[in-house]
Amino acid sequence: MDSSVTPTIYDVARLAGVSIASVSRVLNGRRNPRPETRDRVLQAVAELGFAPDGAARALSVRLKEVVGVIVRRPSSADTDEDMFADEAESLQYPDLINRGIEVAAQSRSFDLLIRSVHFNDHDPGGRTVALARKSDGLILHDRVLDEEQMDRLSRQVPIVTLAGFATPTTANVHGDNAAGMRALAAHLLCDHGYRSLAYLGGYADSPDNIERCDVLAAAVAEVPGATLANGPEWQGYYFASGGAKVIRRQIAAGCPLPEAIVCANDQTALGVMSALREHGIAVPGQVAVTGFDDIPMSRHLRTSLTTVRQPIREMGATAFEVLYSMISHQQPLSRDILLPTQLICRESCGCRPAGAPASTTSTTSISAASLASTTSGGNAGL
Amino acid sequence: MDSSVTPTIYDVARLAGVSIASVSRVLNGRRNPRPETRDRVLQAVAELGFAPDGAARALSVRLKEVVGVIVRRPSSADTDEDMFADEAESLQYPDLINRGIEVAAQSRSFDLLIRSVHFNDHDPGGRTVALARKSDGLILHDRVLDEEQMDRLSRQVPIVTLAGFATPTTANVHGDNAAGMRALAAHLLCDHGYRSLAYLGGYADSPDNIERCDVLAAAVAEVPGATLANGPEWQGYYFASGGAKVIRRQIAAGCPLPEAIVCANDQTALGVMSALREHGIAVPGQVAVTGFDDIPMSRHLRTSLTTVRQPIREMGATAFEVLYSMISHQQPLSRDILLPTQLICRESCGCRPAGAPASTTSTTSISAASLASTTSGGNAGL
DNA sequence: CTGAAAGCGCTTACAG
DNA sequence: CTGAAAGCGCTTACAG
Repeated sequence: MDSSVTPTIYDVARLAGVSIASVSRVLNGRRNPRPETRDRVLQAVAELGFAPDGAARALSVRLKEVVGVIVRRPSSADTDEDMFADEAESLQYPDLINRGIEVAAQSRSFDLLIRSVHFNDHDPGGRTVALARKSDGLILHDRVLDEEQMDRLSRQVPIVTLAGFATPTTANVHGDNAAGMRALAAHLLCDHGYRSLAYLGGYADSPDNIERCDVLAAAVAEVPGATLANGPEWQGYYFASGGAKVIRRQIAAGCPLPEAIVCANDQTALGVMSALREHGIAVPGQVAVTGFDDIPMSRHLRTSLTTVRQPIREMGATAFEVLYSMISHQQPLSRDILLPTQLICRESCGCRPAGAPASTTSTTSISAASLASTTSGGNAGL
Repeated sequence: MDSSVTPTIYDVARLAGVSIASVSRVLNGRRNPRPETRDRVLQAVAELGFAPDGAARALSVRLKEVVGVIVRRPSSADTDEDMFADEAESLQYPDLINRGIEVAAQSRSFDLLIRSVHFNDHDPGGRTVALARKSDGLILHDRVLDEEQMDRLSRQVPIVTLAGFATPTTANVHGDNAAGMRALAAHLLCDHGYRSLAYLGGYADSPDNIERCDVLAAAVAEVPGATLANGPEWQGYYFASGGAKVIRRQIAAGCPLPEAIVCANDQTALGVMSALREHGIAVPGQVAVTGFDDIPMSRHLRTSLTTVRQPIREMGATAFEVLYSMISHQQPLSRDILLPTQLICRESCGCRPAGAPASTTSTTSISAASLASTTSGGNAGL
């Protein structure tokens, strides 16, 4: 009885008076052990409180039952200059995705091994590889590796990304940015009649960000007289602090604000509304603001946020399922999976507080429909 | 050149023309390999894209560089009946703690292996043990295991809890609930002069919940004429949906609401305020509401939330550091670590929207000071 | 400085 | 049905 030391399978075997092979078999339900053998093993296991070591098991069966997840986030250096220092650390969208991954993973008895990298770190190769070698497969939020790194790494371990596009060796899951943004653009341009817009971006190299911006720009270009500001001075990084910073600079520089600010995601919109409020600018009275994602808190903001809902947890769960099929050497159903998005109209775009997604210019709703291919969602605000 | 298969250390050794021991040494910086050996190994490593397998390494060095983290959360069964279905999945407080753990873990090249268990699951033993055997140590949010399970498990792997108290074999890190709640109680009872209060609880078995409730009850008992409702009808589970449910039931039952509702945490307060608003009850006009934690979104709510701030990320980071010292077989500095909390006055308690923490009954501020031992924080609202 | 060998704790053909 | 043995991919005394 060597106490206080973690028992191994040898200890169990000795106590039960059988071989380690038998212990392993009853524990894993292989073959059909004799009832007596079974009982003695189980008894010994209970007595010793034995549980097999994960590393040893993983080495033996070549499966760790671990999925590596890499999240991109700003470091405090990017955010600690203002009140959003903490806010920036609350990754509502990524955390919800991870929850989706976890739910799916649990049903296969996988756990999530999580690591974050700074969004500006363009050499996360080493750390990512290390994470990969502790896992059976990798899910990457956004574009954390460049194409060559992806290619190298994907040769060693299955990879699913949550952004952009599949590569010959990796799969991808993403929300329908195009449809969602088209619906949003139509709502702002046609239903509300806004003509001067701005796009407040996320990470510059993020595929989601690029696509949302491009689709918005295209929609604006179709409307005579409509303009879109989206230069480097409108560059954020998906967090409230980034959005707030842009607005403060615009105001400090004396630049006129557009009628509507389309933000790359909800968290950016939060910062934008906050900065506008600081300066006594009414939302949506003077400037309309919209987000993307529909994270849960968006409906609880002082001015509830109009946004494009993504099926966040489903995206995570789907990513895991695709990864799992790759780990199991099955061909995934598809290597590029698109999930639907939905426009959610609340207050911040100028729709009525309590009401339905009222168009301020309802006569243009036909052209709105012609621009948008996604169904306009109902009002989910408080 | 067997392509598309993950190279092992043998492949590297063969390619470099050295033994696997040499490869291991140059990769781990052991001894002083000859420059030529070193170069050839490094070259082979680069050529093959070799990285050592985590399980094999862990088995050999008896260290996985993984910290297991177990989070308690409601399942959708508890929440999907209302609008907070998603909200409940956004674990702002636990996620922020995990971020703190991660920051500290990265500096030791540990990663976080995360799993959540349903808060009502009183036999998470099996799954927890499995997680433990994939890790070098465990950090448990709240009380997820009973005392016997803790005792058994802590014999196999170091455990740090984030709630309650240290046991003879485990360490604990927690915020100063008592001081925080005393300050809050004094503020409500003395500064604002509220006399009928209610405590809307978290998980019934959560040590934090119990302590907050007890301290509040004691403070109320010291004020003549003050009453506290906190029976089973005021039982939530730390999430918005739980808080909202309680309020709706109270109203449906025709029960009069108290002057102030002290919630077990911020997320509960969010649900409470939302439910009150549904019924046209003004916060803080008709009912004051307070939270606990100061999660980032609390300042962005329609009615910004008065709460007790906990050093959330520091708690996570501290938990890791303590765990790490246990993993390294050093005696931890202390097995029970208390971190300070701070009262943050915003709007929801009845303080003025923009202003300082104005006392509505400023003449009682002396008795407030006598009741509270924590410094009252400034206004951090928008 | 370097290599051959043992060992980390499991699982699983392979015999019996 | 069960046991002895090989093997998973590393690291690290131990010799040389």
